[in-house]
Amino acid sequence: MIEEEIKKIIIKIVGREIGKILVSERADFGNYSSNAPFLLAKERKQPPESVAKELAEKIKLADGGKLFSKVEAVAGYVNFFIAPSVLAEKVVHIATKKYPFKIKKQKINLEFVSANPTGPLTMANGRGGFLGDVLANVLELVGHKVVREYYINDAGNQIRLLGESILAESGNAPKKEEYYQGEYVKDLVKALKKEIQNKKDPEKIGRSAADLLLKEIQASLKNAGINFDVWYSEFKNLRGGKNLISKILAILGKNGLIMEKEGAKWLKSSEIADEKDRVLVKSDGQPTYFLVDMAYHYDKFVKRKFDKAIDIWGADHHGYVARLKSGVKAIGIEPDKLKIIITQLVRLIEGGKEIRMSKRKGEFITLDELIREVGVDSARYFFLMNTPDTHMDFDLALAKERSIKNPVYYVQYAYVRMRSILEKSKSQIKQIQISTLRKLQSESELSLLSELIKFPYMARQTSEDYQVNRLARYAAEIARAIHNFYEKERVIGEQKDIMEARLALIVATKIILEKLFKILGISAPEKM
RNA sequence: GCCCUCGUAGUUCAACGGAUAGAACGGCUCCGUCCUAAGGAGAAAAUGGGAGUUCAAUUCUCUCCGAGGGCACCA
Repeated sequence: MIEEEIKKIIIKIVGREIGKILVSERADFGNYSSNAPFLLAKERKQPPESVAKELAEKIKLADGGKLFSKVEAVAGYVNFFIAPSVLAEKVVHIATKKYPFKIKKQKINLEFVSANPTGPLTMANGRGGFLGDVLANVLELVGHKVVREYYINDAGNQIRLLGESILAESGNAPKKEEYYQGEYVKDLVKALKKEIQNKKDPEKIGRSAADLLLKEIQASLKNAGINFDVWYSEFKNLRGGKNLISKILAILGKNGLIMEKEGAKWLKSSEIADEKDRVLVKSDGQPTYFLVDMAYHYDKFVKRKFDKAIDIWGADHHGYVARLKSGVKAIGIEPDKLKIIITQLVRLIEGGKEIRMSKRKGEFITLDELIREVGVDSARYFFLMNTPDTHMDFDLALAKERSIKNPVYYVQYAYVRMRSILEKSKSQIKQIQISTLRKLQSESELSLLSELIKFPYMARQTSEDYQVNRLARYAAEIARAIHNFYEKERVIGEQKDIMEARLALIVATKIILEKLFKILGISAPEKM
């Protein structure tokens, strides 16, 4: 990566690592810049401008025109303009080989969605779903081993509640306020007719219903292009015969972190973290969700030996982050190995007013509906371009109306334009030659190359800070450069060597865009 | 009451403590013999209020205002 090469040069001159290498958004600031002069200026008590000038001169000398066509000192920054020949070389490198990311490879467990099987997936589940799916793709791209996991919450009160709701709906029990409602409950009554007649055990009916709902959830996820490797059932893995729960209690007991109070077992969280003491085993002998979750994470880290676990949760669970971290710490696991990403809730707006989505009351827009209305690509991009921190407002009517204006089409159309030229030109390029790409000279060609070389940086950065929206926006930036190139330069009918150079550029662009599309999980259309 | 998010153009969203705060949609001006105009060029338009730290603050700290979400022997 070029940033690393720039860093090396600076280290050579300054004698140590200093400052940051920034990827410039603006062409007049070059491709990269460094803020090292600001930091040096402070130490030396000199104005940053003169330090920058001095540094730029030394870098220019050290480089000898190899990497940079221009090294500039402006307003205290050193700006680096990559030489066109180097741009060509890097782009070929990125487009043709499996790019070698230099990272410490890890075994990562990525758990996301994990919606309770007590109802269909809502479009809000899509937010975490798309995020997790794309994050897994990026982590894999840079070389990590990733397991995509769905935790099936199929044990506990909500399953019995679901069963009772179905019994009530079918007229076999009185209805209650807290029961699940909505069309899907009626559907479940029909589907489970026989069981309702025969057993009438709410627990068993709830479990059968959960199985049906899980199948539905799996179909919805598949439809949304969200993939999982492991479906981890709480009931089967954590509640069955030889379970981990007693093991956790034993570990905690050995560590002296359990106390008995009011007939229940408590974790002394206050001893290990700034947390309130929490119940582990209720006075009725049942484990709390907290204890089960500790067992689950023990399973991830100790039994399955993941180096890292990433959990993606909705904002309604954010109060639980500190608790689980302290729980993990209590069983001797380094809490930093557990990364919890919170996605903010999506507010549903209809006719200018907020509708409170409630799975229990049956008021929600399902993920399936969303995709049916706006399409997978549009839905994905809509969520992916925003950070998980944003409180989003979602108006289905508006989304339908605007889906045609979704930026995803801007990006895909840019791609289609490239394909279209390739097809019309009947070119048979198999390998992109660096020497061919080096013939590119015009501004729009070079700025497209400049966008393309950012690919490894974008991927690596995202694999480190999990800001997946960066990639969606990067795709749009490439698209802009493509449209610009398309408007400014013609390909077919130009002189042979110019045409070939541009075709090579198009092939490289197409390959890199396809890589991006694959990560983002959006389709690469032939035509639009 | 305590805790966690978030307040940026008319709207929906960007911006590892860095340069002139970027896009898209909407409104306004242009671009049509030519690889799909689902495009391009241009102008207008924003950091909730107030302090502080810093060479530099949308970003960090404090405070106020506003929005959302949490504070169970529920999951």
